[in-house]
Amino acid sequence: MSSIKEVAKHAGISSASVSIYLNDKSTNRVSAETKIRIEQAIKDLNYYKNVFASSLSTQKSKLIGIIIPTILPLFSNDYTNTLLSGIQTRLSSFGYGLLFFPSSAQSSIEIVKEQLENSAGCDGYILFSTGFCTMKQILKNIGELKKTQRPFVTLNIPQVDNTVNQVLIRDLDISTGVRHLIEKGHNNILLLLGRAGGEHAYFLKKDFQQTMERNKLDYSDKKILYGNYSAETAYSVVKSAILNFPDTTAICCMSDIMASSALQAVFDLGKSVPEDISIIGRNNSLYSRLSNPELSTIDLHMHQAGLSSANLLLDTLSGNTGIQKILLSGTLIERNSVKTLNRESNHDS
Amino acid sequence: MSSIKEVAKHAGISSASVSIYLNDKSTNRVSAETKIRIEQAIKDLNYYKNVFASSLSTQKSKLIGIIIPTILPLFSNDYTNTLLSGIQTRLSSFGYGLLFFPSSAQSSIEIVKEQLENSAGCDGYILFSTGFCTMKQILKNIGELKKTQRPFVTLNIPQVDNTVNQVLIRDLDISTGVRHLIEKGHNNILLLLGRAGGEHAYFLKKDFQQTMERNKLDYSDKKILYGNYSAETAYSVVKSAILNFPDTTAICCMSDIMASSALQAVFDLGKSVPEDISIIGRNNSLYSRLSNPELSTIDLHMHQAGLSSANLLLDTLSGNTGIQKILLSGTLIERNSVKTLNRESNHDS
DNA sequence: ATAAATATGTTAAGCGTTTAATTAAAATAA
DNA sequence: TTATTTTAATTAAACGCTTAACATATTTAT
Repeated sequence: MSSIKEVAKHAGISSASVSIYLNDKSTNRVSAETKIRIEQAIKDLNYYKNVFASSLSTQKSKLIGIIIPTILPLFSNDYTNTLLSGIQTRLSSFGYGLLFFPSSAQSSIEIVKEQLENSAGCDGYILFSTGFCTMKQILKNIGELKKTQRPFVTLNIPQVDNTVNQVLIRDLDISTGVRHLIEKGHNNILLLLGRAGGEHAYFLKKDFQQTMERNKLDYSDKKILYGNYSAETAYSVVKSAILNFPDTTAICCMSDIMASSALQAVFDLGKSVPEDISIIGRNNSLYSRLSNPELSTIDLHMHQAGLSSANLLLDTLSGNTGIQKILLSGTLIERNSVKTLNRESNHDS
Repeated sequence: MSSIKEVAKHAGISSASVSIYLNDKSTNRVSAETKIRIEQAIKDLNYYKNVFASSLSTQKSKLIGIIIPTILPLFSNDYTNTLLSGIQTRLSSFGYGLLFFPSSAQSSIEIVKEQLENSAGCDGYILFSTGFCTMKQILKNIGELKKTQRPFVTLNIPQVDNTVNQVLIRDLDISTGVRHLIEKGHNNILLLLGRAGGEHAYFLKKDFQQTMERNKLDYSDKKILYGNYSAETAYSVVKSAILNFPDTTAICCMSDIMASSALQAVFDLGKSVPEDISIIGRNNSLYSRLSNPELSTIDLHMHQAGLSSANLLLDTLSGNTGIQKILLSGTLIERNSVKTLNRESNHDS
């Protein structure tokens, strides 16, 4: 690895000139001929600028740390990937790179701590929340982020106090799906959530209960299923739930993947969608469009959420010290997996 | 941001001691009481180690640069995400983080160049290939990587010479699907590829042609479709192809997503799968399992490929200077989207 | 009692850039 | 001609951390 000094020596000038040129190729502090000699030297020596030395010197790294408190492999979750995709799109166009730190810890808090430990020097952070996090952990993680004294924004985390930049997709948006089903005449609804214990699941469950009770419909904990975000678990959980609750007319799912699996389970039970049972997904992902029948779903605007969080961070990075909260709402996408029920007959169907 | 010096001062010792302790908490060059004082100081000052200063000093960053020559948003491609997931799993467990550099360029070569420009200091790189790359570009990109003098491995790139560590999934594995269809009695096969122009598509197409001709079956360029890796394009392209070639008995697809779309197109034409038309996908992704009928597909072992590339890099990083080539082959997953045809009757079906 | 070993520190140089301050030569103005 | 400005460079300190080399006090061995 050749350094700027070697480039300078090779070009017969001082390293300061090389640095000045490299940071502004149209500078007039370096003559035209010298520029040519520098370029030649860079080529001859295969010089690449050391990002660490440069970051250390300028106290700016043009790198954003992405903190995702999960013990699962990264890049394997549909939601997260869509968010990341939005984030990267925006940050990249402003010249920022993304940094993912390793962690071997097993708990949300330890993961965040470990990732932060060697991360000072990033220009900012984006903190995700995942189904693993309880509210207590989320708050602790935010506290940890605050300690770094760097700008950060939280993404898809249940709403927290107003001292933190946050982008959130209303957790309550499971209710959009539930309300849609109720409007269509369903009153025997199964709720298929991800992992029990996390704050997300807790919120969604509470919201479901409220929505059901507000509509004077039966609510029972037993009608809340946990599919663990996986197709397999969702499949088997739905299958046995339908056998347990043969009156079920609809399933409201927390993710399109689980909705797709639910659909398979219903089929394999010899029933059809939406004739016998209606299904609604969540996320408007490709899964919902590619299933048969195509799934009605709630578009969570994850890509937009990613863009927004990047924008928010960029804004803060450029000196805006105000705290912002960006709230995105899901929108219902009606397709072919929900049947309109005759209110009178739905107990007999 | 507090520095190690401030921590040292606060603890009443020299920064060397702090550094020594931080890099080995069980060191015996620092007394037990001093360790406690250091910990206290770190807490009091919210100290985090500056990754750049540390990397600069040790000449090791524990960071791997991921180079993906695409102009599309990162994290939006199913293949790539699965590869990344494998890479991250392995690298993280060895304490390595991932670095994604920004780039605003529009061509494969410029993208790689730009990303490398400010990346010196990474311990190593993993270079992806994408549907955008022609062989020429790939070779150029590899040349660019070589110049960095850092260990790197190429992933999913058409086989190159033996001076480069490479992990590849045999490009020819479209033939596994084609052969399967032929064995099942199909001889009127449509090939659905991604993007025209890239090396991947070129290889797959050539291989298809060879396989068809070796089996003495009609081959025509017109039966090669380009779905642009997208569900929408695949759908419309398949729809019109089936109208053009009503004798079609099977479609071999380069990706599960496009296969899923092909399935929809077939349905929407009033035909059914596999009764009228057989479909085979590629990647054994969730899409193939969640479609109805479930898609036969080729498992490309993308996650394993990611793991392997990480292993290979780790191996090189730990001093192994030998060049390795890891070749993974796809394996056929038979599900319910391929029908066995009676060879005599397949022209009349 | 002396020498050797151990325990616990510290000093200072170096990693590769950047940049404020400075210099020197050349060009222009007075 | 001399003073001023412009152009094109250089010098040297700083960024925060690591580490080889050195220092000193305390234990242990002889």
